[in-house]
Amino acid sequence: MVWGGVMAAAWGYADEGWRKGPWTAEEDKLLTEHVTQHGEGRWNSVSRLTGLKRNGKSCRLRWVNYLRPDLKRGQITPHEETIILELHARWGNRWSTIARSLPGRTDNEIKNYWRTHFKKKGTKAASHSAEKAKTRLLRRQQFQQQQQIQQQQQQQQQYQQQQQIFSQVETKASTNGCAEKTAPYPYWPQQMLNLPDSTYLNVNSDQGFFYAMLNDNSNVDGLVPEPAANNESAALWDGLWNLDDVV
DNA sequence: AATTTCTTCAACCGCCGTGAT
DNA sequence: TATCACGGCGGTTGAAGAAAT
Repeated sequence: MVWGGVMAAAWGYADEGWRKGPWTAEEDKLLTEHVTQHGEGRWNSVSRLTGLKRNGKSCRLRWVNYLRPDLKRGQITPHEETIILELHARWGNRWSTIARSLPGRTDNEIKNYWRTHFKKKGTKAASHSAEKAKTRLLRRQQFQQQQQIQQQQQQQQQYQQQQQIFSQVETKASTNGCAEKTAPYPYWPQQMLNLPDSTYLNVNSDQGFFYAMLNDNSNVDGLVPEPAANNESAALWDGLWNLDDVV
């Protein structure tokens, strides 16, 4: 490879002959073609198959942080910043976890952003922002708990009412000799019963609420079975999101 | 205009968890 | 069970450009 020789002269090779330093357009092209053909993974075989003088780790990092087609370029938006603050308050320096809630952003990007905009300053402002985020998080958790309790109470009532109706129907049915097939969890709202399990479970997964919120193609209402469905609750919810003057 | 300082971010390093043998 | 290879993660570094002096 011609470029390899040129680059060797320019950058030199580190241990085991692996090239280090900034990637060239040629290297990017080779790696992109490789991933397009073979998919992600098996990074250690990339050098053998493409002739790249990069180790597996370097290839993976370059792809994940720079070449992936779904990466979002440009500055972190205020909305994204809010989410970073919220999630950092919750997860700490678990950048990859935080990144899963920000589609198109990498853990490296978020880590850098945090360091340059918050941690590095080490000022009152930085800790103040973090504190505010924590407070918002706690308030939302309380709000969710209240909603859950209310929901459970309502469901309990519905269930009791249904039981009364069922018992009446069954009494009649048994007298007529026919049996009705019922839902496995009669106290579940119909919305939930209609959702696939994977969708519903996703609410609590790493790539859950915030991912859905930011992903225009996803159905947030479907993923988050509360506030959005109710105008009054939605207003409260929005209020919590915009609650910047706390602490 | 030249130099210094600051900011940003791509890339590297070392550690750890996991799966295969 | 022990060992090894690999992938992923978080911390850190250093080059390059911007801003300040």
